Amino acid sequence: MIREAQPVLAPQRRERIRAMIRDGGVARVEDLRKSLKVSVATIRRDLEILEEEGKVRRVHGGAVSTESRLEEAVFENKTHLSAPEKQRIAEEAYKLIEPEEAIYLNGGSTTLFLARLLRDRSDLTLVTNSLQAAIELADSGPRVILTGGELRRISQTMVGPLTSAVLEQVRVDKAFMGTMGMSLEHGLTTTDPNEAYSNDVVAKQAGKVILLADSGKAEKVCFARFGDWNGVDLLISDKNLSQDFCKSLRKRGIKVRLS
Amino acid sequence: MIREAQPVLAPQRRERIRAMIRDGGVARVEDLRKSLKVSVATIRRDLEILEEEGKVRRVHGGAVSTESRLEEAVFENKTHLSAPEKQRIAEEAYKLIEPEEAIYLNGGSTTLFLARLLRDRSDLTLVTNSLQAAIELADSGPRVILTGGELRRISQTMVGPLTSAVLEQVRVDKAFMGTMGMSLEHGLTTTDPNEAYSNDVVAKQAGKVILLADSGKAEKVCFARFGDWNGVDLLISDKNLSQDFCKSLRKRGIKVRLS
DNA sequence: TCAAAAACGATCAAAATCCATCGCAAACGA
DNA sequence: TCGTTTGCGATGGATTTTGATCGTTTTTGA
Repeated sequence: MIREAQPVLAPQRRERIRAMIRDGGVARVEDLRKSLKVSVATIRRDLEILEEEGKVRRVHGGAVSTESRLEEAVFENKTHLSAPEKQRIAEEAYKLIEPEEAIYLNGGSTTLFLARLLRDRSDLTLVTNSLQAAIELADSGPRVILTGGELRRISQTMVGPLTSAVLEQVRVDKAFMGTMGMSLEHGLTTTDPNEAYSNDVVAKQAGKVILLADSGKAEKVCFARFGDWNGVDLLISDKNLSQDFCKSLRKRGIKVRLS
Repeated sequence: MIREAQPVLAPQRRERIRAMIRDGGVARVEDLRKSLKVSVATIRRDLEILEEEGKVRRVHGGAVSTESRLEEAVFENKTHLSAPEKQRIAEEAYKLIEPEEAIYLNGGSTTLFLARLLRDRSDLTLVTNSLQAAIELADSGPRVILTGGELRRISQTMVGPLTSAVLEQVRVDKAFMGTMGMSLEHGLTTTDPNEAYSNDVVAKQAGKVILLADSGKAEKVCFARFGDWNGVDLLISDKNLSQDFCKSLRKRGIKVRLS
């Protein structure tokens, strides 16, 4: 057997596999073998492990991302995880929207619920980087303005530097922002730096920033930080949010509303 | 480099079938077979599975969508008007795309056919103002960059001044442009000035401008003019295009290809 | 209504893919 | 140094998927 000068460590290799599947939505065993230069047996073993970890789902001939539409069951589950809470949060947020306003929604399932509530509000202007939200309102509803930018498949949002080109030219009254994690110590975080960047730009432009996050997000920390608690005017969450968390926020001057 | 026709993973193929049926409303087995390049037996088996999952409803000769949307009644009629011609035009256009290129697609049914052909081309970068094209490629395929801008419901495209903010920051090798009307005298026209504006910006930035228009568009004139015959490098149309029209264009130095 | 054409479903064989098992080599600790 | 562990590749049989064939059913058009 010929060894590479720099043998790739197994976890490294698995991470690459995961990334390839996430980016492409799917990957074939044969393609992975060629691009990683290991035997198919190794690829299969890796896929087996990744599947156990829930990172991918194997299918005959390769594997598909658990977060793409190809794997609808899982994706829907994620959307409907604590769906009632998210629905109530969205309804609470909806009450804050006044006639003729311009609002912003970022990606995420909570904001998607809010988008669905806007179908009859043709008086509003909606700015969003969420492809899903745009699709929901493709037929009727507010005037929709998309931010543009690179499509991030995993979240179905438009992210990156290009988004700011559009965002800098509009101003919204209220920005409703979902987040992956919110922590008293580490602030607001999401998984992707590009996503974080886009959120950042919006938070600066918006009249008011309203955070929508179910209690499951509390004290979660992800990779990329965005915004700042100081920039947040109001958090809407559910009743399961811990008292301590609420208090600390209120002490910092952030209003908290539990639905 | 010649790209070998790589076998597509089964879930991927089923998702494509589902998408085609969803936004076509219906699809014939024969069409699916041609477009996916598998046997009819496989198509039937896939339809059987999709029917069990409730995603489509089978009928003699093909399948129909279960999730019918209001808007599609209008939009899809147009998509399937002279669909075979558009399909062939798209296939012809596809041949022009070289590895690693950055291309642009605007809205319209012909360009949507082209978008569908790109699902295995993860080497490309696609810039588009078409929401439909983005949806088609939301799971896998090229890197997708959306232009942003105001959503024009009737065409499901992003249009207006905001688009230029993104477009000015990218440059594409080839722009494939659909149009509503093309006339020797009045040039290229579409129904909406905002749409025309976006097309204009792209045509200026693109390395080559390739016009995709079936013969039904010839000598049609709409409200808003965009671009210019001088900016067009190549027109791809179908065999029903009149000889006179071809000749006149060629005399002007525009290549014409009939599929 | 009837016959031709098209589409369908069942079946089977070929091909692709998967899985279990084995042996080898390197890394590690005693 | 030696035995153990871990990761990898290879082999062969099992499994899955696919495409082709053929008789049956449905649609079409006179």
